[in-house]
Amino acid sequence: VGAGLTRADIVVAARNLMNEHGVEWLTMRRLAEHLGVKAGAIYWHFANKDEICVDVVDAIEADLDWSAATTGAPRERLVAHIECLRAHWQQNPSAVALGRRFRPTAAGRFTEAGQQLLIDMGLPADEAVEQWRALIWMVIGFFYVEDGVRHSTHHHPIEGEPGRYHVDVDDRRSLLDTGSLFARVVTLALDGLDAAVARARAGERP
Amino acid sequence: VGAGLTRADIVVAARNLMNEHGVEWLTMRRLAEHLGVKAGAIYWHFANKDEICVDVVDAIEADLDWSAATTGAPRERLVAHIECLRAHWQQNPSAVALGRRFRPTAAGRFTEAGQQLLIDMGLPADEAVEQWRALIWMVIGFFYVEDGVRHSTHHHPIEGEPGRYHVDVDDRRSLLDTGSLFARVVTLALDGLDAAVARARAGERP
DNA sequence: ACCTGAACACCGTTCAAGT
DNA sequence: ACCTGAACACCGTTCAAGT
Repeated sequence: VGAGLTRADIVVAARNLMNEHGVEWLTMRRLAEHLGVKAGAIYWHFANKDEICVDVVDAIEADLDWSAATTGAPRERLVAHIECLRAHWQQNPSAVALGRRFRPTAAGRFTEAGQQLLIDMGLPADEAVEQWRALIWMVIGFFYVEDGVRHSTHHHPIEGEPGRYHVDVDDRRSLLDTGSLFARVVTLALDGLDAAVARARAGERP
Repeated sequence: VGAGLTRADIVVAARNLMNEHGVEWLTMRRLAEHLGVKAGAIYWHFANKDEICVDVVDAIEADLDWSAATTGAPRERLVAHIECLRAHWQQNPSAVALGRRFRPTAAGRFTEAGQQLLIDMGLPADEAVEQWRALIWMVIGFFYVEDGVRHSTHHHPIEGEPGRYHVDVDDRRSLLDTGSLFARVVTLALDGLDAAVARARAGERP
């Protein structure tokens, strides 16, 4: 009876289920059950599970919108640019674990816009490419650590306060606020970029 | 018959096999086979696989040595401190993937020494704790991204040149050198820290 | 063309039974 | 006390067979 299932159906279901229950939760059989079909049926549309994950990563990436980051000084626009990425990954939690395997670093027009912002800040074009790479590795790396914390036995989420954790380590308990920590990381990086801009303006080659 | 196998034997074997073949390669049956035993036997010594991984992480962490980072100006010592961590994780590749699940952030005496270096640079003690956290999240995050790159289909390692990759993305090929990229990230972060120190000296509260 | 049913080779884990 | 053998409930994947 046929044609009830499309590639798009499978990708949409996989994306939603992963965002809701986590990447590890989703198996071929669960995905199939959700689609009202047997696991083998999916293999007529996709060669394997990885191929589905690649399409999910593509779909999530296509939804990334950074149009908010178009006003203010270059440094403020860059901060807004980065915060768009953070907001996007918070809305698509599975993108972190998925991207780690299938697209470890950002690319495409988001990267081009980011590099342009670094040029606007005063970096020469070739250095802007390198500094962007360093910046985005920091930011994406932060997301990976945050994702690890989410599954850690040492970190206990505080109910009602997303992004805040009690941390138990070496018999001491401390508090972790990933939101303010992220702001601190961005400040460190951008202050470092300001220094690089100052060096570039002074005509040095670091 | 009996007492041929100890917890230490299992942990040593697991650590070596993971460093050699990767974390995902190691299964209970392969571990057992390497120990000349059946998979069920391991469960007399450990409750489950995770418990072995925790011990492996502990064992690797115990080998971390940062005694090289004791000379020079505070900033140079901090750079050396961080590079000890990178060298250590390059010698124990499985620690990256393992630590991500079982110890996402650094702790213990390595952290205390790092915080002291920030105080030596001129930060007040409470801010040193926070800035250290930001710094270590950047550094560990970098390792996670690097580990993802190692398994990515877009990144092709250049033979004979560890840490260097050809990157294929959007029909363009570029070059990636994780060593120099790491140096750039550290420079960005430490320049940012210098700015924080300058603000602290000026008596501001950021 | 599209899907089912049943299998295959793997997992981690359990546990009676052996010694 | 320590280990084996055999099973259990799961994986991803394949593929003849159905319609």
